[in-house]
Amino acid sequence: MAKPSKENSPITEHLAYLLAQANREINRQLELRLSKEGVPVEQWRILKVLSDGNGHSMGELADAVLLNHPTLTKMIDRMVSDTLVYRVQDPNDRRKVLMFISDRGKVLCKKLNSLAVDQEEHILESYGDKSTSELKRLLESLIDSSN
Amino acid sequence: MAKPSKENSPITEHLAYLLAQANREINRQLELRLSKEGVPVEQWRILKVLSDGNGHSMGELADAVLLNHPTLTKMIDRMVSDTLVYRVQDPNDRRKVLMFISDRGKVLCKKLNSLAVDQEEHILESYGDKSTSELKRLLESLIDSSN
DNA sequence: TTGAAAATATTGAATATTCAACAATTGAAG
DNA sequence: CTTCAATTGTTGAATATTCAATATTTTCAA
Repeated sequence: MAKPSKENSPITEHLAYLLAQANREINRQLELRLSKEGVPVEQWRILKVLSDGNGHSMGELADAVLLNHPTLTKMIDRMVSDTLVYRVQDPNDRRKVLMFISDRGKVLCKKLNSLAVDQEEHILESYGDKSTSELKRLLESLIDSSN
Repeated sequence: MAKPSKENSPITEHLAYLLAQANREINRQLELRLSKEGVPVEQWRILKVLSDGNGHSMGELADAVLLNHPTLTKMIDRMVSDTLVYRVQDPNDRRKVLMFISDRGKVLCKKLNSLAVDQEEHILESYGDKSTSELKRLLESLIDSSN
C-alpha cells in the first residue's frame, strides 16, 4: 500500500500556485478597471507611492512597486514623456535620482485610486469583509516571515 | 477635519498589492530551488500537470499553468527540443494537440517535486502549519468567488 | 449537405523584460 | 589625500511575452 506523498500532490494544492492564481485573477480585474484610463497597474503603483509628494529614489521606488531596476527606468522614461512624473538629481547624493509626481500625475492618480477602490469594494461584496481582512493579515505575515 | 478615505490608503494595504508581493517572494524562492535543475517554474508546472500520464490539450494546459496560448506554445517548443514532452494530434478532434510527458520528463519532474517539497516544508517551518493551511483555504475561496 | 461561425493552435511582428556591462559618484581603508 | 570597492542608475543586446492575423478543423443552422 503506497503511502500518500506530498510529491504527488496536484499543483493546485501548492501555496506557490494558489498565490500565482489569485494574484493573476485579482490583477486581471484591476487591469481591466485601470484600462479605462489607459494606465498599466505598475504605473498606478508608481503614482501612488509618489503621491506623498516626497522625492523617492529609483531604487526605493523599484522595491516599492515590485519592479526591477531596468524595467522601472524604462517605465519612468515613458511616464516622464507623458509628464506624469519628473526626475531631479539628489543634491545630497549625486548618484541618486529623486522622482516626483507632477500635477498632471496627481490628477490622474486620483482617478485611478477611485477605480481601484471600486475593485476593492467589489471584492468585499463577493468575498466578504471578514475573509478579506483575514487574508490581508495572513499575507502580511507571510511576507514578514519570508525576510 | 478630513475624514479618512480609502483613496489615500497606502498601496501596501491593497489586497492586489499584498498578493503581488507575496507571490513575488514565494515565486522567487521556488525559482531559486528549481534553478538547481535549470528549469523555470512554468516548466515544472507543465511537467506536473502532464505527469498524470494523460494527454492534455494546449488550451487545457494553458489554463492549468497560468500561461496564455502563444507563450505556452513557445515554451512547449523548447521542452520538445529537450525531449521532456511530446505532441500527439488528438484523434477525436484534429484541431487539438495532446501533450504527453516523456520518460525523461518524468525523471526530471520527480527531482523538481522534491525541490518544491523542500520549499513548502521551509514555509511550514517559518510560517507555521496553521497559518499555511488557513491561507490556502482563503486563497482557494477568493479564487472561487472571482469566477 | 453546405456554408458560415466557433474553437483550437501556431506564427510573426511589435512590445516588454531581463541580463550583463557600463558610467558616475560616494565611502572607506591605507 | 588617494585609491579601490561599493552603490546607484542607465543602456544595449538578448530573451521572452503579447497582440493580431492565420490555418485548420469542427459545429451547427439553414
